[in-house]
Amino acid sequence: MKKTILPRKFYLRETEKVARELLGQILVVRAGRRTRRLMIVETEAYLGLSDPAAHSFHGKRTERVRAMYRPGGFSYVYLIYGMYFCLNVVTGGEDEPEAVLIRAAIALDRADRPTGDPRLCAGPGKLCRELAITKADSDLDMTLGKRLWIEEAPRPAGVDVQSAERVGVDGYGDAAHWPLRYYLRAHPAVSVFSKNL
DNA sequence: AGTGAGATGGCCT
DNA sequence: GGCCATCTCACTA
Repeated sequence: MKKTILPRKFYLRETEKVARELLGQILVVRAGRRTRRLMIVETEAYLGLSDPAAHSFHGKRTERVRAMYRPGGFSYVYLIYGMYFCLNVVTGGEDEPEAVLIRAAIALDRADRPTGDPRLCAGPGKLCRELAITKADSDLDMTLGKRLWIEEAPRPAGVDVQSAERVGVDGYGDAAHWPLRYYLRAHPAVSVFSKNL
């Protein structure tokens, strides 16, 4: 069965839609001879210019956020709290600095079955630590299938999607309550469960 | 089960 | 100098 790398076109759409549709898709990371496959179970949308919680809010352009201004399908990785990296996939067109944070995933074997500790990649920092994703992996074209890419899931993605407020964005006023976090309901690899689940 | 603090360093003003 | 799109562990109860 042929694996299809999600094409640029997939990412050139409304960010919330991309965030939602990335659930159930397969994140692939290649390091040397080793290729790891993980099913994405949790994402968050960051809406760029109009989103106080986004690094690109009000069109802020610094060296760090440069990758967010690339066309959809590029990676944006940044360091947080001095010790963790977070992986995003840029969405929308060039100079439309929106992105989807990959918050959690579960490792798969060759038959795409879950394997190992389901919580090993339950959180953006843990995910990058486990997969050795660093700043060096920022600003890479994820539609090329070289180091980092996302494949269409062999079966239709799980449809039981829950949305909730984003994590760690208190202090951004209204935006703290926007339901831009998406996750597979009750999946063991999701980082944090909402109080009202 | 829930709360709080510490680790740790680049980025931005 | 202060702020972080985090995580872990210790402590309460």
